[in-house]
Amino acid sequence: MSATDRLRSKLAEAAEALGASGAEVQLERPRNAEHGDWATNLALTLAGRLKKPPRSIAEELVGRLDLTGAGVRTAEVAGPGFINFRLTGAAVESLLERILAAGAAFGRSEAGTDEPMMVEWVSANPTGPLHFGHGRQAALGDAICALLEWTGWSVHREFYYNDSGKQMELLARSVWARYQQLLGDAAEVPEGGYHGEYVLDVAERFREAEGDAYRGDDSDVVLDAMRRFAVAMLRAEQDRDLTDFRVRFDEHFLESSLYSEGRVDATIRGLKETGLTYEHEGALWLRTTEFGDQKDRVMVRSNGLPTYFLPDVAYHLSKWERGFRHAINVQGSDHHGTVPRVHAGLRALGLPEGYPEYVLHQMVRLERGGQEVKISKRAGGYTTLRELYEIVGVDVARYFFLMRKPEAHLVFDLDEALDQSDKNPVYKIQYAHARMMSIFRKAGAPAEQPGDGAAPLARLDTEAERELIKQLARFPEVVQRAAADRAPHVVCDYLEETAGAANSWYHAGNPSRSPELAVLVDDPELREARLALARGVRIVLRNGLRLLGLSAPDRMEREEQE
RNA sequence: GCGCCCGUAGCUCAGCUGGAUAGAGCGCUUGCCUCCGGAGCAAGAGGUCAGAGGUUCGAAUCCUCUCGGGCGCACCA
Repeated sequence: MSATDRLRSKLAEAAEALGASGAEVQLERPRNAEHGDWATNLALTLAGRLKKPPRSIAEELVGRLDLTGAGVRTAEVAGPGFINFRLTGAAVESLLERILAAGAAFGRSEAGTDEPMMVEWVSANPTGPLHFGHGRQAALGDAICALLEWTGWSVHREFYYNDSGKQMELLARSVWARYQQLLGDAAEVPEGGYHGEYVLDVAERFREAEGDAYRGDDSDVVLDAMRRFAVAMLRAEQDRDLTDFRVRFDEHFLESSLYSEGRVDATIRGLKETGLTYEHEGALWLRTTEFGDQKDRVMVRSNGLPTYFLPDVAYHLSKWERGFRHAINVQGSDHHGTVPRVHAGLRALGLPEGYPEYVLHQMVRLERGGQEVKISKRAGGYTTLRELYEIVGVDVARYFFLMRKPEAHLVFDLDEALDQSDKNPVYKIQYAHARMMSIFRKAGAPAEQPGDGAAPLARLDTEAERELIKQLARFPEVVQRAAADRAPHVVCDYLEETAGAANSWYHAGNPSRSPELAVLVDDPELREARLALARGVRIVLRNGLRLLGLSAPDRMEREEQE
């Protein structure tokens, strides 16, 4: 039982003594440090029930509280009836001890049950290189997976892609046109086709592999060969781009397999059996309005071909059938219209409401000097993900994509991203980590020392040090909240705050200012205690950076800018 | 027209299940340090939380409406 749980149950006991049994006790961390370390609004919530002014209830509660063993030094009534608690010195020290003992595992929680969780994201079609907007999704999905793993889920990472259909047809015809052009023949990239430079690359490589034999031949066999060649090549490129962006998948799921394995037909049969389908003007419809959709949807067109709705349902059903009782889809909000349809199709088949869960994110706008950027070499109409991270670096790109909540629009500011000072939040955090490492180097002390908890932590008695310890101790709950909300930006905000607190703690001990506040003071005991705190800082920053998929460098090497 | 998301400081954005004086970074102002017009440290100014009602002890947060922005509304994927 943690100290806060003890405090909570003691408050519940006190409330019961006042005649309010079964009261729910909320403990929160006040934003304002003057309000102590923990606070409860219990008296305010009981005011209606007990028909007494909140402040007098608060006084009575405090009078009846037995604080022994709760790690609390003072309990005082404040404001309209809050009760504020302050931790004892020993309680603060034990927070740091716990961080040092947990080390690289600090922030992970045992709460999870190791249940399987399917996360699907990126899912770009293999019709060209990933563009920078995919970066947001790539980073977001990956960070959500990491958060889930840190909180005890067993995560399966999946990438779904469409390898058949009209877009593939257009891709094949685009390659075909470029191939004919290479051979000196006039040919046009079809309307709605792909114009990027990469299509020419595909055509050239195809020609290298297959020679000139297909000149003027646009038979299905040739187009099919070009399609397969292009898909293989472009998929390989996407894989490279993602791998270099530190994003990996356990499985790539092909839409075509849904047909070849009969899953689409099985889904049609299953839906028909529900009695929720009907024929209208030669097409087969599903009553998705039964489940809250705005209108019914066509499953099979009058020409006998399924709409995309059907494989979508079949695909998500396959997740359930593969044993995933929990599934998250990360998608751009431009596709949010499909959500009620898929949900409706799956509910018709008996799956629970809200399966799968969706994380929808808004679009990204790339800016430089306040203007939208449209640099593009390889893809024609857009900046590729690789172009972006080759300019700003993978760490910066990932962090910038993660630092805003998914449902908000994201302005990716290249000027800020290219700044290598502390103004750039990524460098600010990494610098703070590197500073701690440089202290260890200077002290000739190891960065990790298992017996650290035995350091005389009571010597850490300045207000700044106490606050820093409490800030570090929050990390696990930050991870849990970020995981529960599927919101990696919460971790970004926390790391930036923590780095700021660590930086000012460090700078306060600058020799030109207050040398007695430096980590490496002469007093050996104090020095030992401060080194332990520096290790705690380092643990939290490193764990947080790794969680987000960023490096935690031992030293920063600032690139000289001309 | 209907649906979803968003509207918080000059800019980019936080604000957990409604809680105490609405926060951060950038930019700006003022000091300090310094080998410079670069970088660092400290402090400060800056808000009708888009607007109007409502719910309640208490609303940026919940409900309704209005205004503004984005996206989606096919027998296209």
